[in-house]
Amino acid sequence: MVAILPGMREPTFLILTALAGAPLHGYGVIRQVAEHSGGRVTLSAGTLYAALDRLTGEGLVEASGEEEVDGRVRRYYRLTPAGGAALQAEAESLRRNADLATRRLAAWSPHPA
Amino acid sequence: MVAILPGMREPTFLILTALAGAPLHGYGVIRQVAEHSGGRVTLSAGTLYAALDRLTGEGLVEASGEEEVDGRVRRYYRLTPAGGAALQAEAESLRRNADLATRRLAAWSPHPA
DNA sequence: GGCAATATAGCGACCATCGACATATGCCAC
DNA sequence: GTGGCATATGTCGATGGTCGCTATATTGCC
Repeated sequence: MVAILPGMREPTFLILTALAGAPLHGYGVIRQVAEHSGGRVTLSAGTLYAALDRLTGEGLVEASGEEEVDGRVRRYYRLTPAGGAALQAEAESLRRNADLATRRLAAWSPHPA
Repeated sequence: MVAILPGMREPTFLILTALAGAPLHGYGVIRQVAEHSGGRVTLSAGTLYAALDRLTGEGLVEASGEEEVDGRVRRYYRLTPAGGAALQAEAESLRRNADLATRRLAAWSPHPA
């Protein structure tokens, strides 16, 4: 299997992370991401719905039924097995990169001259 | 100080990481990044030199002298204090994101099809 | 009556990255 | 002795994910 998303961007990563745990509808994802990041990342609607379409097309996310609440339609999405695998692979890649940077920074002196 | 680069992309992150430790010239950065990532990431020249210009303009990287080796000019770059701080902040962000995803994936069952 | 929150979606613009190209030197094989 | 590869720097056009703005509709609060 090819790594479909090398260099996944942060918003995409956080969307997949939000869907790992329980299916959510679009607006729920936005709130979840904001909560997870402590308000640091606020997904715009454009980013979110475009990403959900793209990820659905890539098979990392799939529709999980609709629901009508107070006259508003909710479209639910959930991670596919491929989506879970992609998220895990990306998480490991991030951790490796973070550890590498931290290790090198530890031995780094700001302007040695 | 403001976090200049929220949502830094992977190539940019790896360039800064390569420069944390010792000043390098462009081509040296390309080799270092390839080595660090085990060949997973091979920076194209376009990405590298554009990024160095951009990062220099943002004050995260600075020129560190030139050298002529075998008739070929080497332009060295090094991390600025601001660059080190930005890299560290980004590394911590990556680790938080990776940990969050891993935690949620642990409690996730790939839907029983 | 207006404004915020909920909920979905399209559209134009931005910009980091990529791939291809350009240029030049040193070295090794054929 | 020429063709190819590694070294070394850079430009340029295309791609594509994200952002900001806009549109639409309902509920609830002041």
